[in-house]
Amino acid sequence: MSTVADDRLAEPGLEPGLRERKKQQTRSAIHEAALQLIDERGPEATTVDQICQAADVSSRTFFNYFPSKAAALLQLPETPVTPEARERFLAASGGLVWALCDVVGGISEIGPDRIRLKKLLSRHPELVSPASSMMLELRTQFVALAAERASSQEQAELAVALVMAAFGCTIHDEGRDAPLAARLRNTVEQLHGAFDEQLV
Amino acid sequence: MSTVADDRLAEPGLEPGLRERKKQQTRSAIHEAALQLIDERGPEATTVDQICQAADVSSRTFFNYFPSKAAALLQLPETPVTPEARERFLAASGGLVWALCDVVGGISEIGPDRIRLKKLLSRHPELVSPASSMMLELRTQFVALAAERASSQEQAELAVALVMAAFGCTIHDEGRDAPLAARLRNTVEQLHGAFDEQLV
DNA sequence: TGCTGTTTTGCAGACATTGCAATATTACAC
DNA sequence: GTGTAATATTGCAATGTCTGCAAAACAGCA
Repeated sequence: MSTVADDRLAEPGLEPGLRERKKQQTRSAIHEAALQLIDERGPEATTVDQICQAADVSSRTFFNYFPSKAAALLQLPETPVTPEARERFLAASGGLVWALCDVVGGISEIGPDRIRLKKLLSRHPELVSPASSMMLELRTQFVALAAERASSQEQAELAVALVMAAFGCTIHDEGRDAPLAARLRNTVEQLHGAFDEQLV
Repeated sequence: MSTVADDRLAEPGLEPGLRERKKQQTRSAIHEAALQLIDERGPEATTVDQICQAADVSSRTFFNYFPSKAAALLQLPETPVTPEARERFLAASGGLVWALCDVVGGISEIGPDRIRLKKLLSRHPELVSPASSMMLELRTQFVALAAERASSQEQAELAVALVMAAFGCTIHDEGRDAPLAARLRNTVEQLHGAFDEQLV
């Protein structure tokens, strides 16, 4: 969904051309600037123009790369269900929910500044809502994927709901630098355990 | 949180004065107009100004009553955990999650146009994200309430996550005019059942 | 009727976001 | 190298949401 057309040199194992390299560079510059400024001043107090200035791009370019301020900060993939992820999902031996944890967890395996983001989120709770909002937009993709292994649409929805609930928890639980997928699985187990105690 | 100062005549059993009546009237007019117009034209195609014109108020007044377009449409209470709801919650005999379903479900017992809203949501999926977003803002209130009965903060978070997940499902399940609380409980049970099948 | 507190409104302005057209830059063929 | 097509960056104008502020309209009450 990136507005900037994908360079064909991007896909194969070929070394990316100058063009592609510059694009990654720009994208990264914007993201870095957003991360830095929002960290210092908070999300509301940081304007897109300030980020652009720091990243040395025009505000128009900013919106060529990201659809919103929050998107620039979080950098969620527009299409989390890559063909490879799908392969792994379909081939996974465990249960549906289990496999989903891996796919959903995969969105943040990029790992470099995920920790910074985590801290940002706990320092600025106003960001939780936009972040979850963006996750929600991916929901339908996850449901579609889940449906490929579920025995019914209902099941697919339930499984995704479960994992999204776990995601909601991991967003709130402070600390923990374990990979997201692992945390998700852990939380799902806790949710399972919850049924044996509070409910009746 | 309404910007419009609360009239002291609003609380007790006294008949509200003209002032209070007008306020309710205005609020309702705005909500109705939003409901109607957004239903016809869709959320993006409907501007605040159009709603104001239909409700016959200035746009400034609109924002005195509601913090956003979505808020005017959904009319979620700013404080869903009323003293009475809290009483009932603390006194409820069932499990924590169970009791939470009632509280969370309570936010929409106003019932008149909840059905219209439901249809709106399925007709315009773009609304799901804002709606969930607004629910999220209430999350901390629910967690705080849950913590009063939970044996740990963790438990409170898990319980709320479960109910919010159920809420996410009920938003998506078409049809059904049963009260929200009942649907929530139902979905929670389904989630419970899910553990005995897909997981391992 | 006149005083007081509340609500409504208009206005100006900040900020996010989009469409469009001009400009600059890269890739590639000759 | 030069030229051309493709693509990226930018500027500009416009729309729409939302806020602060001060003036005007209005209800409650003496």
